Amino acid sequence: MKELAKELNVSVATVSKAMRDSHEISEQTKKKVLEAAARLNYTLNPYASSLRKRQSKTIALVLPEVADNFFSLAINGIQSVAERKGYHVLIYLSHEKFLNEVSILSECSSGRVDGVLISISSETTSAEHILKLQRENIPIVFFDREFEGLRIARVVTNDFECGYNAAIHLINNGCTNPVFLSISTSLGICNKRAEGFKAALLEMKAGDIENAVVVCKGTSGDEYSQIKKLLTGKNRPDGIVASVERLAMTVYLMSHETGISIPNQLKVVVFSTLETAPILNPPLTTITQPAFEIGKAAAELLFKGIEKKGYNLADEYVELPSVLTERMSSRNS
Amino acid sequence: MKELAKELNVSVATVSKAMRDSHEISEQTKKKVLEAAARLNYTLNPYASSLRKRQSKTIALVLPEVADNFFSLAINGIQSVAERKGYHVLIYLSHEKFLNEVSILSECSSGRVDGVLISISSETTSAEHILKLQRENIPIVFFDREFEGLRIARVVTNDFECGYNAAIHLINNGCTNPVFLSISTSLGICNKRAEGFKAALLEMKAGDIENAVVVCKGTSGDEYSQIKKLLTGKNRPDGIVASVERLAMTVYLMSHETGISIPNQLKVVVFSTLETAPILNPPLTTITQPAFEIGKAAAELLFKGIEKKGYNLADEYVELPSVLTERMSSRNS
DNA sequence: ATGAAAGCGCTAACAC
DNA sequence: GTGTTAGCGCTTTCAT
Repeated sequence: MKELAKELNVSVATVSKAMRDSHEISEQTKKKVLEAAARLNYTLNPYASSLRKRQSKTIALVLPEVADNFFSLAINGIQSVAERKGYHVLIYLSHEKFLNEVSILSECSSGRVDGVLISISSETTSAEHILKLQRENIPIVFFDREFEGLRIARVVTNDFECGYNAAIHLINNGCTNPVFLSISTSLGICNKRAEGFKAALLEMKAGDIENAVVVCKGTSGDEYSQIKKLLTGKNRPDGIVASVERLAMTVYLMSHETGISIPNQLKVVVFSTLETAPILNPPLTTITQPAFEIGKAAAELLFKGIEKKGYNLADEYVELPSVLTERMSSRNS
Repeated sequence: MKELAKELNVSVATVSKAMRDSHEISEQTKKKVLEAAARLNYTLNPYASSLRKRQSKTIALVLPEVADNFFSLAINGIQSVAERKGYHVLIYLSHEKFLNEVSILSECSSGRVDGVLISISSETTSAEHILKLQRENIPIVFFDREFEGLRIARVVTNDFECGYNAAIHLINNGCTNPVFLSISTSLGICNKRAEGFKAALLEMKAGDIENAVVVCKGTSGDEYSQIKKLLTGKNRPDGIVASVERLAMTVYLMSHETGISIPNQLKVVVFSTLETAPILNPPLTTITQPAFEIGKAAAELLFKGIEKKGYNLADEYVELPSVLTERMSSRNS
């Protein structure tokens, strides 16, 4: 910058202002500076600016995993608004581990990012690491997977209702023993879906409420054996609502392997944005979350919190509806 | 930091060194400093460090899109090594647009990142933006989609061979008019796959080499109509090798819609890491790239370039093999 | 083993 | 409309 200033016989302050299109600089000088900068291949050093301005123009995106269509689509939504706002996105993966999440969030302090978008891991049962960040006045928005009971902004879908609808749908299609497949007992999103599911059973006087929710924990290998046990054991369910994409994939693989026929012996519904749902064998009934929109809304909320100082994000709550798309996997034969 | 120094009656220099576990500081003082830092919730300001040390501990990851299983898995591989090395990952999406790619790479200069991992967009036909970055001595590694003819490190798969094998596979399964579905005429990866494909046709004296490669450009809507035209027109192919996941999805959707029977009327092979391939209707034959490993290898190469100064990345070349997994979609009935 | 001081590249307050 | 200057929070010689 010094060089540039010398080259043009102006001060560094002038260059600085011109580079950022300040209105205190004449159009003429601006043009001169910008041209010279382009010629010399000069751009502002972002970290020097960050240090001085005390803002990083960067947000953190914390995901449990990325090999799930929902999160891929959400990244698109988030990225699109970040880009428009001139912000950069740091991506972090917790791999569903609480300890990873803790260390990721600790990296977010000290001004590394101006805000955090997070979908919590299935293991997370304590929120101290999140609250710590909030105490540093870093805006935080939960999307999809929130930590319940906190005064933190969140963008979610109508989980209870969808769980309810899924159960009703299965019952109406002849299931007498439907089961909800969860991945966590602490994840609000799973619990709400499960609650809705159970509420429907109760209302319809159907199924076995005591055993209606099955939690698959651990690695995907564990998941497989747990599901296999469930589907081949006695009192095996004739309907499944899978809380996440991965579980439905496992159910399908197993049905192909064991010869359990979908939908004849087992009907399946899944919470997922899977694009291949209509071309699966059989086509899979999904409850599709508006993933892109959830990401977008969460990012927009976050930027409101970042840009409008004094704006209190804490109680913001956005709920975007998911839709159940009926396909062969849950149809009454 | 000043506060911390005052609190402990040491100098800021001592604190700085202690925080980074320098050997010129006694164990005793280190412990004292670290404890006080933990107590006061103090962490180093990353941007001040970056400014001073002239390194950001951050890399950029530039992807054409994220809604493709290959890239999702690659992110995992990249993230895993970045994390281990204590680096942060900025994620950028070009959405297959050349101009986006140009502006993304321009953001990467001025020390924002210490290195760049990129898979180029299907539109990219000029490499000036990439070379500009290289001239700034920023280490760059291509993964999967390289720009051909540049002296830049790259990690790819055996594309020619796989294109060749795919064609042989279709011919052996009875196809007389197989076609390769490409997304770009400039993408090296597509061209190599197409070249391999054509080489096989030539060798086997099969098909119509002149019309063996069909390029689907533009938005996904355009793609749909182009493919529909191809598959319902005259001289329609009896075999398809799709160069990317998305195209195979489109072919499947269309076959379900138009009643074209796979594999009876049309056999399909796709370059993809799709997890749902075995449970599609019919199960889809894939050429599966080692996506995680490609990401990992690319990141490891990049860090070699970043950490070993004077190390010349330019001519590094890693090729990891893909495997063809035969499933129903290409089987001879 | 510890400290003093210069300065990384930039911005903001203030002077002109 | 432009210039001067102090300093953001840290690291790094170089003294001691």
